Amino acid sequence: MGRAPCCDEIGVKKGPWTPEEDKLLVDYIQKNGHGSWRRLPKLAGLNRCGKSCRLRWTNYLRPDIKRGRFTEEEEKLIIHLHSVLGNKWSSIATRLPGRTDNEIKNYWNTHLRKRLLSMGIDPVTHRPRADLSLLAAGLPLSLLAAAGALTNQQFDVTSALKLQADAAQLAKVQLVQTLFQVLSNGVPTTPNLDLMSLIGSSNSLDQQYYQGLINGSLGSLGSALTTSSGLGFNDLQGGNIPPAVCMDGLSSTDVNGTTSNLNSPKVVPSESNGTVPKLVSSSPEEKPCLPECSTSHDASTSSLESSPFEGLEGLNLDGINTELGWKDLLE
DNA sequence: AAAGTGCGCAACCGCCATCTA
DNA sequence: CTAGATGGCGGTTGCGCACTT
Repeated sequence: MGRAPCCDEIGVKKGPWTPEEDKLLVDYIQKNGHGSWRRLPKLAGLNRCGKSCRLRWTNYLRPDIKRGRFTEEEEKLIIHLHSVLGNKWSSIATRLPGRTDNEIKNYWNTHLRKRLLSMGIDPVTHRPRADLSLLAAGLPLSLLAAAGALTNQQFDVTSALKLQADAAQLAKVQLVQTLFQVLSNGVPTTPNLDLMSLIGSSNSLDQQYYQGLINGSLGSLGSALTTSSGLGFNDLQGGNIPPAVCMDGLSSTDVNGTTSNLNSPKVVPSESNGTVPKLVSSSPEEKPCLPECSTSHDASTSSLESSPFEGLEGLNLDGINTELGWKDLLE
């Protein structure tokens, strides 16, 4: 035979705790310790399940719980630990004295995760998400698959569609801009400045950590493109490259040096002589695009109605002889 | 002023490993 | 040894509040 049932589920109160219930629970535990959570509710005079009591105590009533906003150091630590441990909230919580796993989990889901997404960083892998960026840009899945092959990333439609739900995060699109920057300028020694300005603006994050990730990502992306196309980047600079893509909400500097902040994705027309102006990243001093600005208009309208890749059909891509057939993909 | 929308967070749910009668 | 309870954990839900339209 096993144990007796934990508690009578019938008639046990659920929902928010009242101050009176809190006092009963705190008084009891301070006098007797929690002992068996199973017997605690009856002994403390509470009409609650032991599990509910334990949760209330560990997540809210425990005297050593730290209240208030997470500090910058705590944010850094959470992000770093999450990159190592994943969603092991209890393990992360043991390294943040006074914080509960529930609190850290909530803070991650409501703040940190969104912040990483807004920076174009996958909060699961902690690496820049090229595939997500392409999805956000409204690319066809075939091209997405090609991009996945180029970057040696596994691609599957199910996860891609799931990711597409996150496409409202504007800054992910920035990696597309980086892609074209790579095509036009070669592997940048300095990553996408828009992205860097976002990172720079996020004083609560370990900037060097993400700069390193981005550098590594862009380097491998550039290598993949070079290897796959059989061309050096200098070849790509001959003019047969896509026009500058100005993403929603990103500031862009045109050939005349005029900086504009665009509200919708646009393709800057190529110059009539066939040469294409190089992409110019916005000034790092430019105000970063906060998550709020990216969600003010969702990706379905910002990227799908007017894909930044519109107009690419007319480009001369013959010089790029890739196994993947970029021209076909774009068509 | 009222309705709609989004966000933050406390609490619940369900699963799993461990414990125990 | 085994069935079933317990404790712990991660994922999810739903309420209340603030802000926007």
